Amino acid sequence: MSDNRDHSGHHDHHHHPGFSYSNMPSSLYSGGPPETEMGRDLHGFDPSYLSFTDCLHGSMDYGALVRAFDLSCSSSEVFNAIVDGGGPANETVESGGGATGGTPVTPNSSVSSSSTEAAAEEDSGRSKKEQQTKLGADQDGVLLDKSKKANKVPRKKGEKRPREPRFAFMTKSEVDHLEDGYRWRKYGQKAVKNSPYPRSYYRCTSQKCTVKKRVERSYQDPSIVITTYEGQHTHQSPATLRGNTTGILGSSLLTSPPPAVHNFHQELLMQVPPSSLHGGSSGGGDAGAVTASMYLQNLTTPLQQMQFPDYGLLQDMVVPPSNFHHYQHP
DNA sequence: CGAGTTTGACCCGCGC
DNA sequence: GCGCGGGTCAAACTCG
Repeated sequence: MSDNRDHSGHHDHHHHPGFSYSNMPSSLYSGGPPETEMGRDLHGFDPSYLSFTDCLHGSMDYGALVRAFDLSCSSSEVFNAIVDGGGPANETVESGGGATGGTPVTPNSSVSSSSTEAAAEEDSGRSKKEQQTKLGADQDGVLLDKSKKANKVPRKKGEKRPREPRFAFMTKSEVDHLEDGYRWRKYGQKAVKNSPYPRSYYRCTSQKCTVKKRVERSYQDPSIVITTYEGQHTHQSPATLRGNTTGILGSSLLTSPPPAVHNFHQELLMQVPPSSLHGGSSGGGDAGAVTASMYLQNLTTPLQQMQFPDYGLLQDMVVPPSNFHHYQHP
């Protein structure tokens, strides 16, 4: 973690004109300091908003989501959900990390939003990252050449790993690692440029499950945790298994689970990708929609049962800020 | 003792 | 070509 070190050491100052959370689509913060928006959004949620879990529960489709978001839109919530369509993947569809939905269920979280990450950044980092991941996954994760620590399997040049769908959302929480019903193993931590808060990397502990997630705190608003899921779970969450097999993460989490889960209410705000986003690159507006819905579905259902059409279509889907759903617990 | 965390080193893509 | 920064690995360590 030399890098991390730098975090503690020469951490760059965070004087940043705008929030430069690289992963976040500019849309998220467009217009003003995120802080403002966030702070504002955090308050005054409309009870009528849908919660993330609600979304998950319901078999939502894109339309539903949109509607839901629209509703909340009016309220001016600020958190956004960003869904990044994975790439081409052909890979098995794993349930989006989102499923873990974990986010939504954080112990102290009060509000959250989701957003797709900007694809740009991801691309760069992703290629190698994914490659490694995939390689590792393919081989049980153990095929690294010990001579060089990081140098694992030599990957072919030009071979680009399909990018996995990503789903990011912000949650207002005091704890960084939100309980989402899945078990995660932390495999790294890095200092985030321009932010005093480090970014933690987690991987699903389930074998064969290559889902990863990054957790970091917004330096603009320390109370906000940004969680980015990458990939889809190939299994159900332990929590889900425990009680409901329907696969709805929300319910299992909310009702049984992880200790912390039951006491907090979480408000998750998701945003649906407007056509504008994906529009940019991949032409099909549907792609974005599909991605989003897919994600949601994944979140709620065991992915094994899901058949996703092609991820390839969904490239980077960025959802403009829009609405937020606020979950009101009984 | 096994599972999970910490953390220094390393890889890699990108921008300059 | 070089440096930066993100991402990952894996040994060492911690904890239950």
